[in-house]
Amino acid sequence: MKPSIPRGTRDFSPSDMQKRNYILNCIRKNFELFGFQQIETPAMENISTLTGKYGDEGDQLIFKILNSRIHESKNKEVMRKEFELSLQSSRNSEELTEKALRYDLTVPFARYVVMNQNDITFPFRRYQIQPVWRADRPQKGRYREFYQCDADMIGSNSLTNELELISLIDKSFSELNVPVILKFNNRKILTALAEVINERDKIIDITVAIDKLDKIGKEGVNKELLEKGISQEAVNKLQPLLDFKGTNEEKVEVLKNLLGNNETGKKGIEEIEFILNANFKLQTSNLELDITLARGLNYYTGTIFEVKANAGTFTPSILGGGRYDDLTGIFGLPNMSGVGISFGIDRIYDVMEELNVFPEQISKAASCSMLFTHFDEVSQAHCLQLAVELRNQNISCEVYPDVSKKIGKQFDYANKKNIPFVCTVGSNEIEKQIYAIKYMESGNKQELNLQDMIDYLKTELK
RNA sequence: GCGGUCUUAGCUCAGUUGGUUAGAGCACCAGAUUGUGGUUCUGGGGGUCGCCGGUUCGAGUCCGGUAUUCCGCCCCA
Repeated sequence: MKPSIPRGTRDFSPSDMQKRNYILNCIRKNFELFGFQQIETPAMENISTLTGKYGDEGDQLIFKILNSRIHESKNKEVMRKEFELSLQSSRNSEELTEKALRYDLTVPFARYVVMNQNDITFPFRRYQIQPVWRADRPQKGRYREFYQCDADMIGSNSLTNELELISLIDKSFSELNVPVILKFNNRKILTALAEVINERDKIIDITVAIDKLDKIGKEGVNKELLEKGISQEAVNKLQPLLDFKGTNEEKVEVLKNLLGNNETGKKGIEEIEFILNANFKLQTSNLELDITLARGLNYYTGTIFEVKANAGTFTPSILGGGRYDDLTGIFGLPNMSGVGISFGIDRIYDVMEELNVFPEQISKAASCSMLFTHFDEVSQAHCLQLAVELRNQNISCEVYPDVSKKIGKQFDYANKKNIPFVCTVGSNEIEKQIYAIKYMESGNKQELNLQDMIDYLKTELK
C-alpha cells in the first residue's frame, strides 16, 4: 500500500526536531523561570467536558472518537436513532461518541483543577506542552494536529498576573529573535459595548465582526453587523471605535467617552489602565491596546491577549490567551478566576523559518562527537570497547555498524552526519594502542592513546 | 463544511494542438582511488505520470469522480 498520513498532520525529521526543540526549550525554560509547574492531561477527554466551551463553530471543530465495538452494542436501535439525528444537525451523542480529542489545553486544565482542588496550592501556576487537534480545513500555518504551550495562573484575581504574562511573552519572543506586536484588550469593554448600544444578546456576533476590522475594513464590519440583525442606530454608535487610530492613552479616552457610564465598561477601562500604567518593563515591549481585538473563545471574561509577528509576510496569530473568571464553575468549582496564554510553536516555527532567525549551529548540530571506522570484525569489536570508554566519559560516539574495507564510505557517513571527529582502528592501532583522530573540518590528524584521546576530545568539544 | 488550485524519479521541476521507448539537475550505487570524507571524471539503477473510471486507433496531455497540497470563506495557535 501507499503510505500516507491524515491531512493536516505532519512527520518531523531529525532536523525539524532540532529546530522545534530549540523553540520548545526556550519557552519551557521561561515557564520554569516564572515558577510554572508542568502537568499533562490525556489526549482524549469525555466529549461532554469539551462541548459548549468554544462557541458553536468551535464545537464543530472538535475531533470526535467513535465508540469502540459498536457492532457488539446491545442498544443498536438507540444508536441508529442517534445516528439519524446526527445526520440532521450538529450534535453530540454519547451513544456514538463519548470521547473526543482535546481542542485546547485550557478546558482540560480547568477540569484538572476541579478534580484535584484538594491537592493544589492556590494560586496555582501550571504549564502544559502537548498537542491539540482541530477538525479544520488545513492551510499554511493551520494544522489539524499542533502543539500548544500553555502557562496559566488560577485562583487569583490580581492583575499582576497579567503583567507577569506580558513579561513572559516579551522575554520569550525577544530570546527567539522574533519581532512581535503584543495586542491586548478586555472582554468587559466588548460586553459594555453591547450593553451601551442595547444589543446585549448579540455580543458574540458583535465581537466576531469587530475582530475582523483589519481584515475586511470598516465597511465590511458594518455590513456584517447589519446582516446579523444589529440595528442601524447601534451600528452608528460603534463607529467612533472603528474609526479611531492613535496611542494607547488616546484609545482609553475614546473608551471613556463611549462607555464611561457603564459599570462593566468602567471596570474594563480600569483594568486596561492598570496594565498600561504599570511601572514595568512594558515600554520596551511592543504592547498595543487594540480595542477591536475580540478572540473567539467563549470563556474569556477579562483581559485578552494576542501576539502576531511584526516582520515578514507571514504574520499569523502565534500566541493567544486571556482571563476567564468562571471556567471551573461548570465543573462545580465557582469563583476561581484564571488567566493564561498559549504559544503556538508550529506557527512560531513557520514564522522563524520565513524570517530565517534560527541560529546557524542548529542545522549543523551533529548526532554525536566521534565516529569509529574499522576494517573487519576484529577491529570493529575493538572500536566497540573504545566506545564504551568514551561514553563513560560523557563523550558521545558511534561505531560504524557494517563491516567494510571501504573506509572512504565510512568517512562519507561521518561527513554527511556532521560528526566532527573520526577515529580509524585497524591492526596497527590495536597492536600499539595508539589511535589516529581526524578532525573533519580541518583534516588534521592526531595520534593519541586512549587517555590522551579522551582529554583531547574533552578540550576540543567544550 | 463551501469555492478555487496543485500532484510527473528519493528531492526540485521540464514535457509543444493528444502521436515512437516520458526527460534534466540534485541525490543514490559502482568504478577511476584495496588505510581516510567534501572537489572532479566515467558508467549505472530507479517511474502503475496521485488513485479510479471515461472519451479516443492512441492519454502524462482531454472529461468525470476521489485523495492530497496550497489559497479564499468560516474559524483559530
